Amino acid sequence: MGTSERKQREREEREQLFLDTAEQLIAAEGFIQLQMAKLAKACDYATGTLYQHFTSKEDLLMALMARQSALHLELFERIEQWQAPSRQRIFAICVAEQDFNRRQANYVKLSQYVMTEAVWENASEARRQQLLQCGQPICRIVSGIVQQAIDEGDLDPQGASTMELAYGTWALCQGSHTLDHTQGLLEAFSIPRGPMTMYRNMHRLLNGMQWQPLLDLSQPTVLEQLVKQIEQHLKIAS
Amino acid sequence: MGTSERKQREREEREQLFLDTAEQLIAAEGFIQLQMAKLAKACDYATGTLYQHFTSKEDLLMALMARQSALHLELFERIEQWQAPSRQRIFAICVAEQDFNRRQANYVKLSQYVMTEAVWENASEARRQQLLQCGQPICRIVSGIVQQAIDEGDLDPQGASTMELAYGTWALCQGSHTLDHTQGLLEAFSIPRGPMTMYRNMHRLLNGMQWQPLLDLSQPTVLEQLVKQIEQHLKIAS
DNA sequence: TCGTTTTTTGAATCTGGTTCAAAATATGCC
DNA sequence: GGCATATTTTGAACCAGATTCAAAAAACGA
Repeated sequence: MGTSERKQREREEREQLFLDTAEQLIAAEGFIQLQMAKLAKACDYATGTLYQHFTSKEDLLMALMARQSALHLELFERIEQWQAPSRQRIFAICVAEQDFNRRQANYVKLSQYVMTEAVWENASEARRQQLLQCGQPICRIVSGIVQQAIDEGDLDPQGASTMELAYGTWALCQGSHTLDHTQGLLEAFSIPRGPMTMYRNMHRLLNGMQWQPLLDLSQPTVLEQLVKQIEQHLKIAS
Repeated sequence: MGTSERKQREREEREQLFLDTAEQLIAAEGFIQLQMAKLAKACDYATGTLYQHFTSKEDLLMALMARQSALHLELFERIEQWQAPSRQRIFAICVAEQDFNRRQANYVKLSQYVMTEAVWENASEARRQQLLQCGQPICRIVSGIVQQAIDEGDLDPQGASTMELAYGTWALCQGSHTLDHTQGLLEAFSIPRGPMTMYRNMHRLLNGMQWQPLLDLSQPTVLEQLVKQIEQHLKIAS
C-alpha cells in the first residue's frame, strides 16, 4: 500500500539526515568527538530514534563509511568507462585513490578505524556485509582492467591469477596510505610527503609485472606528464 | 643514593608485571576486553597504581606495542647480520615480517588499532615518541640493505632516494597485512590466503626496481626454494 | 620515636553509550 | 468522527568502565 511506501521513504530520509549531520559534526571536530546523544539532538530527534537506524555507534560509523564509498566508487566508474591503454587505466586508479584520500582525509582515518577489530566486531552483521558489498564493484573494476591488459597482450600473468595482480596494486596503494597517514612517521624517517613517491613505486611494481608499455622512471618528466594527463581526464584540479 | 636505585628497579619490574599480565589477558580474551580495573586486580594492585605507569588505557596499549616491537626488531637484526646477496636479504625482511605477523596475530591487530587517530591521540606524548623510536632501527636496517644493494651495484636507484625504495617495500608489506587482516575481505574476493601472493608481488616490485638478480616468477619452484632457504636461515619452523 | 614526604588505595566520580517503560502518534474499523 | 489497537518516539534512567583524588599506609630521615 501507498502509506507504507511513504513511511519507508521518510525513514530513509531520516537516516540520511542522521548521516549528513554526523558527517558535519565529524568534519567540525573529528570522529572521536562524535556523541550519539549530541547527534540525535542536532537532528531534533531523541537518542532512542537514532538507535532505530543504527545498532551502535560503531554501526553508525560503518554506515558512514559505506555511504562515502559510493563516492569512491563513482570515481572508479569514470575510469572504467575511459578508453585508454590498460596501463594508463590501472595507474589512473591510483591517482584517483590518492586524490580522493587527499580530499577526504577524514574518510581515510575513519576507514582505518572502522576496519579495526574493536570496531568491526561491534557493528551489526548486516552493516558488515553492506560494507563488504561496497568493495565488490571496486574489485570488479580493478580486476577488469587487469583482465583487459591480459586480453590485449599488455600483460603476461605468468600463471598468476587476475586477482593476485590486482591485489598487488591494491596492497601497495593501501600500504602507502597507511604509512602516509601514520602520525609523525614520514617526518621521523624524513621521507618527502606527497603522492609522487607512491606513484613511482607503483610503476616499479607495474614494470615488475611486465605490464606494457613499461615506464622509464629515469625520465621524471614522463611520469609527470602522465599524472597531469590523468588528472585532467579525471577533472581533478590538483 | 642506593635506595632510590632499588626503587627505580622495583618500579620497572612492576611495569613489566603490568605489561606481562595485560598480554596474558589480551591473549586470553582479546584486547577489546581488557579492563584497567581487572588488570590492576590481576596484578594485586589498585587501579590508581596502574595509572602511575600509564596515563590512559591507550597509553598502556601503546606501551605494549612498543615492547612487542623489540621482538620484532630482534628478527630484523638477525637479518642485518646475515651475509647474503642484498636481494635475498631484503626479501628475508618480508618473510620475517610475514612469519612474525602469523605468530603474533594479536600484535598486528593491536598495532592496527593503536595507529588509529582515536587511540594515538589519547596516549601520552612520551609514549608516542617511544613508539616512533622503535621504528627507527627497523628503518635503518631496511634502508641499510637498500644502500648495500646500491653500493654493490645490484640496484640502480635511477635518482630515487634510498628511503623511497625502502618505503615501497614497506608499503607493500604493510598493505598486504592490512588486506589479509580485514575481516572477510579475502573470502569476499576469493583471493587465496597465505603468504605466497604477497611474496610474488614483492618480487614483482623488486624486479621492477631492477634489483639484481631478477627472479623468474614463471618458475614457481625458484621462489619456493628461496623461501625455504630463508626460513631455514631464520630458524622458522614453518 | 616522631614528624614529614611519598606511595598506594579503591570508592566515588564522570562520561557517554544503550535501554526501555511511558507517552505520543498513527492506523484501521465502525 | 470516535474508539481500540498497533506502531513509533521519547528521554530519563541505567550501566559499563575509564579516571580521579582524598584518605590511609608506607617509607624516610633526623
